[in-house]
Amino acid sequence: MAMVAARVGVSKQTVHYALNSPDRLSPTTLRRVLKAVDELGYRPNQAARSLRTQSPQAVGFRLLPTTQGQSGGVWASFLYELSVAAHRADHAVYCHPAATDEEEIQVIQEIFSTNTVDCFVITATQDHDPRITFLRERGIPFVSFGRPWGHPMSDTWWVDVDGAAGTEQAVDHLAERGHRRIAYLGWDGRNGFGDDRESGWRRAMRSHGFSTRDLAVRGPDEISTGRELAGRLLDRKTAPTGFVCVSDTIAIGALRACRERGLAAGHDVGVVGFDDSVGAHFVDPGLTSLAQPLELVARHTMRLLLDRLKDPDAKAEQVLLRPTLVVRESTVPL
Amino acid sequence: MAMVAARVGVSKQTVHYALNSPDRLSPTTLRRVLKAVDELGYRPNQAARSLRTQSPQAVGFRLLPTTQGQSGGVWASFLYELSVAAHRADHAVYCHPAATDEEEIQVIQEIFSTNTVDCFVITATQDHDPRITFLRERGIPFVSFGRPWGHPMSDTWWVDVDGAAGTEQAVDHLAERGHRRIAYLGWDGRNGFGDDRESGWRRAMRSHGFSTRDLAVRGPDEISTGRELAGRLLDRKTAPTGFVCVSDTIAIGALRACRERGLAAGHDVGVVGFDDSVGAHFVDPGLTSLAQPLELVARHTMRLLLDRLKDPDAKAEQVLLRPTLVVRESTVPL
DNA sequence: ACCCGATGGTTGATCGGTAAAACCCATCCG
DNA sequence: CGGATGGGTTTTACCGATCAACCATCGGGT
Repeated sequence: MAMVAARVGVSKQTVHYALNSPDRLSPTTLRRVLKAVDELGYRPNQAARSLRTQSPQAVGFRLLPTTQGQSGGVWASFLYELSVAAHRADHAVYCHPAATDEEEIQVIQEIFSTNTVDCFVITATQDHDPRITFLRERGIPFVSFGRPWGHPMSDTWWVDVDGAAGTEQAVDHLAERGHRRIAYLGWDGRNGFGDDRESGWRRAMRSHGFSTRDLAVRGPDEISTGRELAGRLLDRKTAPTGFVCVSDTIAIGALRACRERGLAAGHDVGVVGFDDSVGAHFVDPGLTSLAQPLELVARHTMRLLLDRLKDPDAKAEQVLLRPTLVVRESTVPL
Repeated sequence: MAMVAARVGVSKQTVHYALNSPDRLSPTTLRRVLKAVDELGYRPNQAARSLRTQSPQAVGFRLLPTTQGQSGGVWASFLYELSVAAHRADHAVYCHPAATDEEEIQVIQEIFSTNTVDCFVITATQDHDPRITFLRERGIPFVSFGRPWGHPMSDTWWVDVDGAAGTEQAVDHLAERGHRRIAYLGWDGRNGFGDDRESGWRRAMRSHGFSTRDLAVRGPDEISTGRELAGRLLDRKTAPTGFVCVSDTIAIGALRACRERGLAAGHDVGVVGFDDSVGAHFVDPGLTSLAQPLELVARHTMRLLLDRLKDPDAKAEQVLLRPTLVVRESTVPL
């Protein structure tokens, strides 16, 4: 910076103005400075800037071990979109690993107190998420991808995808294809996301005048769960012909159960998953699934973060987006 | 830092010593300083440190758009392992998006010149990779995950997985299961990785005394490729019974071709993929595949980076690791 | 008595930007 | 003609850690 200034014969500050508030300089000086900047290939030092402004211009993002969250590489796609949005806003994405929520809290504390990042994006939230409690207590800026179930909603910054609207779409789609007995394969345990998605199914079923009686079953998020639950339902006297599933993983299990019984997915039965993960592409027949608008989610997440950083005591904002149904052979054969 | 110093009644520098070179202080002073650090919850400011040391202690990592590289989320797992290794070495992982190699070069230049990171990890390398040319020219420190095919190998820092050794294992495994006509489904185009993997297959076939004649076929990395190539081979008079595939994607296609012909994978035919991606778990029957030792790769990558940063003109190091065969139902039925 | 090195700690400069205020000089106005 | 105005630029003072040099004390060897 000093070199550029010396070369043009102006002060350091003038160089700074040229790059950050060009309108404060006369057109001629501006041009001369920019020319020198270009010739010398000058680029401002990020560390110095962070130090002075007390803001590293970076958002923290937690990476999950692959053993978990292989549930679809959704977070991997989200991370990409987030980094695009961050880049656009001149922010860096700092990735830190954490196997458990406790560890994540640990690391968050560490990198926040050292001024390595100035805010966080929280994903894979659970009911009464301890991370959110922690961040709220400390007043650390964050935006959560996923509603903070169990916390005051209107008081927290979040972006989420409307799971209920998604499962409604799924039911509508199956109903249109002639299905009337549509089951719901969900997660067990207390879980805001699961409840949300189930409620959408229930509402849509009611509005079509279909019975939901004995058609909602639950289990852990495993392929085997989907296979067993769907299998049990299919072995009933009046078996369902449609399956709305809380995740692709469970849906893939359901597809397997169908095949084992000689039922052609798309023809005899319809199966819909959730997340449109890689598995949904790979499986045969291709799985109809609800895709989360990750690019939009990322853009809003970044926008909310910037808003929040600009005005620390602004009113919390929330964004709820609709998933879109990606139709494949599991509901509509080729 | 000044506050801690004031509280203990020592100078700033003493606090620094307490945290960074504890042996330079007397045990009593050390204890008193550390106590104050703890009580005040002091944490050093990373930006200030980066500024002074001229090293941000961060490694840059490029994120691929999800549309590409869905080839298995291998990079996502690698990123996790890399962040673990980096964290252990007190380094941050800075993620930047780039859709093309040209864009990546652009971004690398940007964040390196602004001192945002001090080195890079390059993945998904190709033959004559332009990024490597660029980085070598500029003398920017980097380690490549994947051999820099087309560049002087011994002159570049890289960590890689021995593809040839992998496909050899695959052939051995299939041979053990009684297969003698084992085909190779590869990638088309000039590609170091592909050639490497194919050479392993060829070598193993020869050592078993099996013919390779007309058994190696190639195409783009798509499920449809595997399906068509395997289909064509299966429809021959003397069809192969084993398939060693350059990727899980192609292997999944091959599995599909088998099923369409009523052949039971694991019994009638054996199929082996490469990468042990999520697809290999999800597919039915489960796909036997070659898993890359990503944790090891990440650890070595980080080690090489640190070596290189410590001594910029040290001799380049290389690490070649063996993949391990993960056996599933596509070669050994339950 | 003198010098020497080791031990334990201090001082001041510095990294490269940015914020805030001061400054200069023309123009405008009563 | 003096003072207010304001655009354009400079000055000064940081941000918070680290580096290099320096100082004080003390024990030991000659």
